[in-house]
Amino acid sequence: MSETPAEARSLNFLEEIVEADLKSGKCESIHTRFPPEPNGYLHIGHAKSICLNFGLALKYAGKTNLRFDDTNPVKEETEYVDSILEDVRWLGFQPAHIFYASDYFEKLFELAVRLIKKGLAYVDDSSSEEIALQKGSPTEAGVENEYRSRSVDENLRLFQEMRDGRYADGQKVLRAKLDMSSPNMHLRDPILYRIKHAHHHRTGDSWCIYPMYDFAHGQSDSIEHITHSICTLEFVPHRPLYNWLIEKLEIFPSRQYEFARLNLTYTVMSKRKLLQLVNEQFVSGWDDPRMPTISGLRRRGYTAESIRHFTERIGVQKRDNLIDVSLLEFCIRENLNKTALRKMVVFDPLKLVISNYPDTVEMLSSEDYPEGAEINSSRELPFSRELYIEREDFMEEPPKKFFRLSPGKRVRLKSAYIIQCEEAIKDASGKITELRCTYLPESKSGADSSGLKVQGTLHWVSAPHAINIELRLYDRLFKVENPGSEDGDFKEYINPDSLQVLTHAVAEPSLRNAKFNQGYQFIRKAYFCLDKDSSEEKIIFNRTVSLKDAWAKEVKKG
RNA sequence: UGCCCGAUAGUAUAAAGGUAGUACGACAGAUUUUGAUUCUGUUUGUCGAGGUUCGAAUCCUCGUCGGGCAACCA
Repeated sequence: MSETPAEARSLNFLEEIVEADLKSGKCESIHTRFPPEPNGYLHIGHAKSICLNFGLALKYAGKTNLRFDDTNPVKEETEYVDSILEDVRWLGFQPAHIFYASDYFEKLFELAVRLIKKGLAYVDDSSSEEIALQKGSPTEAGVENEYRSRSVDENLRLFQEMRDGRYADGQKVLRAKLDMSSPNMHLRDPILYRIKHAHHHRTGDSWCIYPMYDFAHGQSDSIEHITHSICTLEFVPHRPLYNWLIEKLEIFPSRQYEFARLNLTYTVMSKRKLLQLVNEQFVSGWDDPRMPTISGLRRRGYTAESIRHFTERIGVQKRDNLIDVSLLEFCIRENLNKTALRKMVVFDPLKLVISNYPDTVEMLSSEDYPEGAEINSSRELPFSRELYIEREDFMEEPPKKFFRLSPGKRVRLKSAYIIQCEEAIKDASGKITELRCTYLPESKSGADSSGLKVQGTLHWVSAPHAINIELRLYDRLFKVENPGSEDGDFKEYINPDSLQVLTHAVAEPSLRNAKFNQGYQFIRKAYFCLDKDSSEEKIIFNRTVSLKDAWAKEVKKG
């Protein structure tokens, strides 16, 4: 595919920065990084960051590291590290290196010592409450305390003692000596190190002091020679500190750039909230198919390609945004339309008997992909006298434009024959239990000499050959577009009908051999994928996304 | 109300002082053995007021609105 000049000029602001830096010689090649804290599962917002960081490096022949920002031992777990590794790879990216901030604890300690020696950091004995108080407020300057004037030697000794475990949690911290009256709160002598006698998932008990984000992130970037450190907007106020530390430490000058995080309608996108949904069991886990996590989307049937494509389409900017989830749905439909195997599944079966069809079984061929698809294959389907069709595909008194079955009307059974409805059998309560139809032998699919045109085509399953499957139909997790911005607890806005389980669906027999990592389209209904809960005895499918439904819209209009 | 970031159709995103374009959505139609897909068409936009300029979405000023910042979290 060749790009037109117009497209080539349409770069996002990060690409513009990179091109300018490459052109000016500010850097020879670019080096980015994706730096998650392993305190939760990755979500689609992280996918945006991943695609951005890896995408930039791919486009400009650079490198991208995966770095775990594991500086807070009480929140981080190996389970999360493993899931992040899996999700990044699944998305299709190969990190140049995999690092951990904890790899740098010793170096970071040395850097802190360097800062103390320059008289730019001091050990503070104040409690966290006192420090908060002394910090002032956005409109009031902070005040300097007595510890701020400690000598370099005393600071050096005290910091070493902190490391040696001589103090309890909270007793002392190391702070940068900056400006207690700065209008930027982050510059009011930020804490660099705190004492935590906690077990770290990688370094175990060898450390009892841990660097804060501001004294780990930029320094790790610098150690890895990251040229473009791309993060989200909430870190903008940290940038002056990021640069100050690099300057004073005289280390590799990584530069930070910020973009707006992704927000999606009808979901929440913060690890804190997602963790609540998991812990309070509003969902079955991090990989519940309703979750916006990468593992949830994967289980739901989203492909990595569709997610990558989605992140390209939403673009990247510095303004806050709320992306319509219909764009994500468009991306997966677009992808699955090309790759999903077509199958026939009846969600809500209604028996249909073809009275003039012999008591035999006929094998009929049906295409696996739609006409015009790159792949072209077909499968054999058993057809017999007794079938199931969708209950909603029959109406005794049809409204206008109802192209399906009703008494006396004709429809085609997909890949089979044209049938005509003769009679609806009801039980004592008036519920329809069975349809009696006749078929036109000369209307066989592919060899139709009947000359008849019908308006509707229905999917069906041969009753004696049908297999029972469970269908899990997912809907949006929240009832409102932006649950995070509503008043009160976001959990009040959870959609109580976000999961509907159909246990009596029937499917064509080929679905007994359904595979994981294969998309299926249950024709006229929706895209599905096999769920991990599936077994030989119980075959379970997750609805990825429904097909667009013009008839449903028509009905809604009334 | 101190500092910082931002504002282009319903939602996103282009236009680098020179025709406001694209995608999704919505709506209408054509094709269709999936009411899917595909195709065609329609719809709606530069936050406001000044200024600079032959010319402003773009530059300047003042507003307005939205978001972020006062964790020993990242």
